[in-house]
Formats: sequence, C-alpha cells, structure tokens
Amino acid sequence: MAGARRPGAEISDLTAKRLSVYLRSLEDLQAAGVTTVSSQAMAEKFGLNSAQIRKDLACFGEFGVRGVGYVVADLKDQITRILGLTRDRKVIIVGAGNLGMALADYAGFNAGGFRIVALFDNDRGKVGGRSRGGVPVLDMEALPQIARREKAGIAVLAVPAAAAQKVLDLVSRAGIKAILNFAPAQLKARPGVTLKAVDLKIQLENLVFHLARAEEVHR
Amino acid sequence: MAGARRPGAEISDLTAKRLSVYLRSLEDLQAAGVTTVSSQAMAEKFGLNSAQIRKDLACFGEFGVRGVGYVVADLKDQITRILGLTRDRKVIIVGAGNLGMALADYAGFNAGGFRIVALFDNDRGKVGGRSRGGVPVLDMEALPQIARREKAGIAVLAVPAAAAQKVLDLVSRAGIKAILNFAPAQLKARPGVTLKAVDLKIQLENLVFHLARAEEVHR
DNA sequence: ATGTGTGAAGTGCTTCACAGCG
DNA sequence: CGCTGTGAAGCACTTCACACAT
Repeated sequence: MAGARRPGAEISDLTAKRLSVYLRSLEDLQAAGVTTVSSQAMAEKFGLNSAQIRKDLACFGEFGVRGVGYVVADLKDQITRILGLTRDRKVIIVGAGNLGMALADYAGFNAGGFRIVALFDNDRGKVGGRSRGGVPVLDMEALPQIARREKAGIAVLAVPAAAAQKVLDLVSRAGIKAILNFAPAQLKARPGVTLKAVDLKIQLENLVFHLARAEEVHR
Repeated sequence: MAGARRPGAEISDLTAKRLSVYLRSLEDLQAAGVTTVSSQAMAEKFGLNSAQIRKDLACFGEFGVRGVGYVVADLKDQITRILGLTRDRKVIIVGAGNLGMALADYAGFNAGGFRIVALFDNDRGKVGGRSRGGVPVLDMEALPQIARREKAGIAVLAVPAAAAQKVLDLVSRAGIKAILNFAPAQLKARPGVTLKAVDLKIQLENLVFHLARAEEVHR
C-alpha cells in the first residue's frame, strides 16, 4: 500500500502513454461520480484488452480490489504520481510562427500542470510582442539565461526544418532535458535528452497511404 | 522491374511511416546531387538498422542494385508511388480556433501534394472570415456538401474534446475516409475509416514521465 | 460470484548473418 | 569485393487463461 514503485519493473514507453490515456478517462469518470471501475469496463471504452490494462497498472503495485475493480480516486492519484504530474512544469516554445503562437495559446497545452512561460524567436520584428493569450516573445539569444532562471524543463520546437538541429543543440546546452519537436526533420539528441517528434506531414502521408490502399482494394 | 506491388506483402503501419521518413531524406539527397545511396548510409542518418531499411523496401520489389545501393531518383519515385502521393489530396480542417487556423497556414501542411481547401466552424462570428493565408472559414452545416463537391479525402479535427466524436461522425457521413484528430479524446471510427490521433497533451505527459524517471535515477 | 494479478502462449517487429548477384 | 535480399533468431509487446483474493 506504500507508494513505493516496485523496483525491478522497467516501464515501456507504450505503457507510459497508455497511463496518460487512463488518467484522462479516470478524470471523466470521477467527474461523472463513478467511484470504482473494472479493467473490463475501461477496456471497452478504449478498445483495448483488459489484461493489458491490469498489467500496465500492476507494474507499480497492487492498486486493484479483487472482486470489485479499481477505486477511481485512488487510481487517479497513483497514476498522477507515477507520471510525475504532481509538480507543475514550465514549458518554452521556440519559434513564434503560426504554429508556435497557436501552441502557446492552445488550451489543452496550458493546463493540467503545464505552463508556457515564453516564446523565442530570432526575428526582431516578433521579439517584444506577445501571443494573443499573452505569452511574451523573447529574443533567441536570451533563451539559455531565461530557461535556467525559470527552470524550464520542456522545450517545444516549432521552427523550420533547416534550423531544428541547431535549436535542439541550443536548448540542450541550456539544460533542457525534454523536447517536443514539430519540425519535419530527423534530429539527433545527445544522451540523457528525451526527444519526441510530432511530424504532421508524416501523419498526413500515412493517412494517404491508407486511402490509397483502400482505393486499390475497392477496385 | 515493373511497378507492380508484390501481392503477398502486407505492409505494416510502422513500415509505411518509415517510408515517409525515407522519402524526405531522399529528397534531401537528391537536392544535394547524390545519385546513389546504400542502406548503411541511410541507417546511420536515422539511427536505424540497415537490414530494416532493406526489408522495408523489399516489400515492394527489388529496387536495389547489389554492390552499389539504391538509385536515389528511382527510389524516390517508387516510394512516392507506393505511398499514393502521386495525386494531390484535398484536406478540410474542422475547428477554426487557434490550432485550426495555424494548421491551415502551416507551410509543411500546405505542400507536397496536400491542399487545404476550407476551415469549418459553427461559430457564426468566424464563418465568412479567412485565415491569414486565405483559407476560407465556412459554416459547419455546409461541410457535407462542400466535402463531397471538392472531393476532400482527409479531415483534420481541431475542435474541443467534447465535440470531437460528433464531428468525427459528421465527417464520416460526409464520405471522408481519413481523419487526423487533434482533440484530446479517445474516438471511435466506423470500419473503413482511418483515424490517427495527434494528442499533444499525452506527448507532454510522456516527456514529464521521462523527466521524472531521470530525476529519480539522479537522486 | 466477481475481477485482479500473472505465468505462459501468441503475435509481430527488429536484428542478425549469410547466400547470392553485380 | 560490396551491398542487397531474406530466412532464422531474438526481442518486445499483447493476449490468454486461470489461480487466488475478497
């Protein structure tokens, strides 16, 4: 019952992503006044296998009550803790173009423990301004200093592909250890730095691939 | 040597995504004047295994030249064809908020065979306007008609989570078979409809998870 | 009776290693 | 000789199926 993590368990990235999904669903359930939920019920909600959900949760201890299921409030707190979401995290966005500006004001981004503290750009015309939501646009040169002073833990890259690797190196040198890249480029992060990519073009191309296959079968 | 697909080969989604990555890299190589490339060289570029690249490509025929590698221009054309990127695709975006507007003007989105034809919103204050790049904002009620008339094949969902499932159903009924969802919600698509999700919050939470683990090891 | 936790089986993706072609 | 194409081995994730707790 102690909050300690089971020591031997190595948690896969896929499991961690599913935990986020479970967490969101538990918040919905809690808001709806549901107090306990079975792995079965959750599985149906996501189109997953119930054993997978139990395995994911069992990595961290025995949260379930046999014969009953999981207590929604408890499980929510446990997952929040496991994912490290108890503390607020400061985020900087590099690139104050269309996408960067939109992300700075995106509601889902500026909530649930995340706070966007600044945008950075090297375009002097943009520096000094603010996003509609009020996030300030600062000079790229100030990035290392501001990142350290604000203790920003996460950087979002919304810069052109050609500049992305350089910016990644810059923010890494500034001590940032977690980076979300929106630039359509394959980047290399130094060890100890977690880099995730959201490549919109690849997503679209992948959709086209499925469309093309469907059209072919249809013929 | 004929362009025909090998019949038995079932292509996995992961392979298809990597093909998009290869394609992008081949475009770079071609622009740099490189005419042939080995799987080794490409593997180093992405931090992948060379056998994987060869396997991915071998699904569709024997494109390589033994002892030499792959001819960049040929391989690029083949992958373009395999991914179904020979034809232009029309895209609609539902939700003309910050994110939808930014996506409509996003350079990487409006290029390489993709064309964003319209934004849709049910907010009368937005309808009739345009994005900065000139994409018109139309009334949601006009969606089915416009989608069919324009033969839009892809829809991007940039609406609030609470509305997402309804909008997904609406665009599905309008005949759209490929959907990219940005709303933070688990949606269910009917059979025959491909649904991909870009869940920014889950990405951020995943980064925090890695940060939290790193901090723990550090202690 | 009900639903968790988990070893074992199943599935699919990745990597190895080498035959074979240019 | 160099590099592709590919069967076989390795590995990771998923699903099954059931003992066991309540």
